[in-house]
Amino acid sequence: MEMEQQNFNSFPIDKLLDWYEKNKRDLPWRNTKNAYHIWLSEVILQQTRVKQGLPYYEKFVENYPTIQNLAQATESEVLRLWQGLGYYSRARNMHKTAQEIVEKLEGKIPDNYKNLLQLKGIGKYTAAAIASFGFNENVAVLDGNVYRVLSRFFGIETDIASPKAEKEFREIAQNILPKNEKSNPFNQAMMEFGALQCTPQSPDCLFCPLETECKALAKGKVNELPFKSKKMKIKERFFNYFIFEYQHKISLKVRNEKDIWEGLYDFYLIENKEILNNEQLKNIDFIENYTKNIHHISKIYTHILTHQRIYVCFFHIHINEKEEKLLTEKVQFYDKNEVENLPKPILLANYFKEFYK
DNA sequence: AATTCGGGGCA
DNA sequence: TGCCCAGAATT
Repeated sequence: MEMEQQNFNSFPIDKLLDWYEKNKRDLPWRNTKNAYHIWLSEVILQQTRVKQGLPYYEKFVENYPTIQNLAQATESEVLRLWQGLGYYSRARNMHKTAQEIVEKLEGKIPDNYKNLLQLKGIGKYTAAAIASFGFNENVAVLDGNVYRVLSRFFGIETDIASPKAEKEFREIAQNILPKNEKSNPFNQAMMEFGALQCTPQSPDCLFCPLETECKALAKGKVNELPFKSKKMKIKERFFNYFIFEYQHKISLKVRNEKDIWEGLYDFYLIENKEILNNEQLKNIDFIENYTKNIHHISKIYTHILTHQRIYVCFFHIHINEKEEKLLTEKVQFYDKNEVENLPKPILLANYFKEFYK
């Protein structure tokens, strides 16, 4: 156990700020005081790398320059623009919250941490980020980067996956935060430092401005910190998708279940213990009537999510007018342009593009 | 306190 | 492959 007394108040603030001024990336959300744009960037960047999120930020600012524009859009349009970014509840929550702000708060985003935290989709990190970057409130942000930097710098071995770690690290972050006009750039700097210098893999300790004070470096524990327990079990799933086609129209179905991809559209789905073969298809109620019309079966795709491995096969079925009418209870038919413009899981979007190009 | 929510990129 | 990413909501 670490018995040594730690002084969590001694953090070289100015060294970090100097490093930040010299090394920071030029990112669009850093050049604005528009709280809506800052909010948008923070939601996009939740669990998402800057490189992946940047083009989405540009698209959203262009399509919905104001919070009113976002509020007026349909959820389907918002999800379509979000397509491929994942964690779609982020988009649904932000859209809903934008509507609430327009209706109840005259379109004004709350200007402080406490009130921001009340909003759907805005948790502790995002509330702190908007309050700090948008309104210069002296509140520390705590994200994956900050956990890593603090854990290494102070040599803290607490399991960052544990709930008590959040309390511990948040207190430290808030303690070392300068309570003046530097708090905003300090928050930015901590995260940028974690993203560029104190990286998860092979951090650049050789040219680190905090080299002399870093506990992990002194103790040779840089590669072991932060410590994070892992107990993730991956579930395997098997998706059999049926694509009914009638006069160049394709069947889709919106996903309402509390499952992955809520609010997105996919094809008629039969989830099973395995990918179905011809014999099994004949034994499935409803599908058995169509098995003679299957004119193409795709290869089996493997789609990896954080805690699911999904095996997917697409069965194409051409149907006649009568069958189309029967199916309208289960699916809706759209022409290919409409299909393209509806939000879909990226796996299906890619497949559709590939198959119908 | 533990689970669940995507998808991409990197060594 | 395994891990992580400017986390949040739900159970």
